[in-house]
Amino acid sequence: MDQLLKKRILTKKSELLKIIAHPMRLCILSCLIDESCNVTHLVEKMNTPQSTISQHLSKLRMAGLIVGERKGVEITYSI
Amino acid sequence: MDQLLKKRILTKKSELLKIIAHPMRLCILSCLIDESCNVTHLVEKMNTPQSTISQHLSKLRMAGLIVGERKGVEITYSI
DNA sequence: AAAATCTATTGTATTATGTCAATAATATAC
DNA sequence: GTATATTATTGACATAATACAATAGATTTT
Repeated sequence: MDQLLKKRILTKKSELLKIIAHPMRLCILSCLIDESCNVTHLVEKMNTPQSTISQHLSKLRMAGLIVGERKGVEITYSI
Repeated sequence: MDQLLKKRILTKKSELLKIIAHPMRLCILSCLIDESCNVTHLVEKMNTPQSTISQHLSKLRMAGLIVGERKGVEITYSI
C-alpha cells in the first residue's frame, strides 16, 4: 500500500478516536449507554452550558456514534 | 461518586485515548507491534523529521504504551 | 578529548480544539 | 400568529496540540 493512502487511512481512524478522547464526550457516551436522554437532561446531569453540550453531541452524531430522534420539541439521543 | 472525582477519572482516561488518537502515533504503534526498532529506523520508515518522531515517542513512552531500551548509541523501542 | 552518530529537548510559529454567550432554528400550545 | 420550550449554530476568545529547525545530551570510536 502506498504511503499517502496509508496516511489517509490512519488519519481517518485517528479522527474517530479523537472524537472519543474527550472527558465530556466520554461522559455523554457513558450516560447514553445507560439510558437514552434528551439534551436538557444531559445539560442538567453534567452541569454544563447547553451550547457546549450541543456541540459535543454534534461531534458524536457526525461520527455516527449516537443518533438523535425528535420527539416533539425534544430530541432524544441514544447510542 | 462525586462530580469532581468522576470528572478527574474521565479526564485521565481521555488523556490516554488522546495519545493514541494521532495518525503518526498510530503508525508508530503499528510498526512497533510488528517489530521493535530504533528511532532512525522509524524516521526513515515514516519520512518525518527526527525531532517530530522523538516527540511522539516521548508521549507514547510517558503514557506507558512503549518502552525504550538503550543499545549503545541507539534506543530500541517496543510495545 | 575530539569527532561522529544517534536521540532528546527547546523555542517558536501555526493550527486545532474547547468554551460560552448570544442568536437562530424548530416544534408545540395558546 | 405569538409565546414558550428545546435544541443547533455562530462568533469571539482562550487554551492546547503539532511540526520543525536548532540545539543539547549521550555514547562510541579514534
